[in-house]
Amino acid sequence: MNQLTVNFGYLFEDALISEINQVGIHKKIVADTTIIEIGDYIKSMPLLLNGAIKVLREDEKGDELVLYYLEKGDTCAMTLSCCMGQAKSKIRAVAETDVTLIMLPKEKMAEWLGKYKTWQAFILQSYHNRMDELLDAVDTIAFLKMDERLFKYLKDKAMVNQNDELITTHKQISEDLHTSRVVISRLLKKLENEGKIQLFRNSIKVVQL
DNA sequence: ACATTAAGTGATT
DNA sequence: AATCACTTAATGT
Repeated sequence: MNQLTVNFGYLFEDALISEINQVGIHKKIVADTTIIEIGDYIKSMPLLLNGAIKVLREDEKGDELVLYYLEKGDTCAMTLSCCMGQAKSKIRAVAETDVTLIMLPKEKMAEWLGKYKTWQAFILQSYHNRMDELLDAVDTIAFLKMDERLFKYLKDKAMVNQNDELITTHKQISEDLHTSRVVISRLLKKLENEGKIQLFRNSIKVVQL
């Protein structure tokens, strides 16, 4: 039983599954690889079979900000709009963990919209989900204080990694959240005192999931 | 032993 | 919440 059927079989009809198998290219990507860079032209869309992808926004100065994570069964809404509009990517996608995915040529994704209603539903649903996540990210940035943002970030990261031991540094976190390392160190200390996490060198254990 | 990197802390804005 | 300046601790060569 292949992974496509496992992750998408309940969504797509058999004919669509077999078409995906014919034209899709399986790819394995190791953790920390940049999959899509800002400014890239997108010529195929990915279906995530396994692992997690971190989607980032970046400003002119090169400062980053994490928008959301994609998990198995997801697809990237940015590629959807790019494939349609021939536009460049406005986000960067980095493999958070080792990832397996299927790349589908963009011509097919448009063709299938008319051909398979399950595909249409999937695309629309994906858009809806991404929109929700984006609004959630906006809320988080606009309305939550740094300490709440941080804890949410840690929980999200633990979730997508399926591991409550996060291998990361205060510096990396500060870059993801677009703040300074000192602030993160202090807030992490506070979270530790509250019993929500445990701090180690180069790793953090999330206690309260 | 020395250099580098990660993390902790007080003070200031 | 950001920045500076400094310390301490862990790790690499």
